[in-house]
Amino acid sequence: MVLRRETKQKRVILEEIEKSTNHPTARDIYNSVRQQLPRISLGTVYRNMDLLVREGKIKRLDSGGREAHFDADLSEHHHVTCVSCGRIDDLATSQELKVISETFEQKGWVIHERRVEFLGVCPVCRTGGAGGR
Amino acid sequence: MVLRRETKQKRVILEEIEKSTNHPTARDIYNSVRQQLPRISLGTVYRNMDLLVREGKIKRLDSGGREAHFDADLSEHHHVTCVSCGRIDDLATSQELKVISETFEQKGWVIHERRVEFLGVCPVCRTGGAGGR
DNA sequence: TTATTTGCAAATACTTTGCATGTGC
DNA sequence: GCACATGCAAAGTATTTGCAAATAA
Repeated sequence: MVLRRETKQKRVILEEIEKSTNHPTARDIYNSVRQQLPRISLGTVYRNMDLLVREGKIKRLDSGGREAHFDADLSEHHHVTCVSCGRIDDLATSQELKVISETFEQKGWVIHERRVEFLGVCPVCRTGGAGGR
Repeated sequence: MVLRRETKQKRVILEEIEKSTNHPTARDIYNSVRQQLPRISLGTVYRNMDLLVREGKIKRLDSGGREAHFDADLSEHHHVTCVSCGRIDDLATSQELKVISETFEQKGWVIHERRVEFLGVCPVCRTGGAGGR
């Protein structure tokens, strides 16, 4: 896998993610792409989602249920996840955390938990440890 | 399911989570508990992990890979996740985010992404929407 | 006693992969 | 033409569940 080809499937998949506003799962994308490409397979969607993540064109969101969600908004921003239905809303990053959660509480959310998570590579992996995801 | 019984399995499982310092997965717990209870099944571990979460005795961590991790430290704190090996380290919450990530970078981590996530219930679910996880 | 919990195995949900065929360059 | 991508189906992981047997209260 060296040269990357521009396939119709990949292009339509990226268009659909960029068009969506609700952090779709792979299956969501599969369902919307199927309207244009009825013979596309779920495997192809997963393969292309993975390629797009590795090319830095979309982000994978791990929190919020068992299914991975994807986001074409690459700007630094965060998320509010509903522990009941899995809904993921966007969250700006510039204000103080407490102020932000109060804003959501005024909108009718009940915030159970605020999470700050950093993703990166630990010293062990960086200096030649085990391989990754 | 109304009355809760105190079983040996459940007690040993909770002890193992409390004893651990590394945010174990269900399988990790299964493996350590098996040293004391060789005939325990993975299903029993999953069932008890779920009970303990619902009783508020442990927390489930969704980020950091496909497997759920668990944490018996109920104090408000956050996590640093290695995208390569899935390792999850603890993170205090009192300082500014940037200061905190600089601290980790001094320890040899390369931080790719800081995430702020709020978990709660959205207005739709709160006023009688769909059921949840 | 008896309703809950267990162990086991089968089922489910999400994701990945092997392989023959198709296709961009 | 040929290496990479696709569609399909099967396999792989993580988790949940049905059920008969075991067990805490």
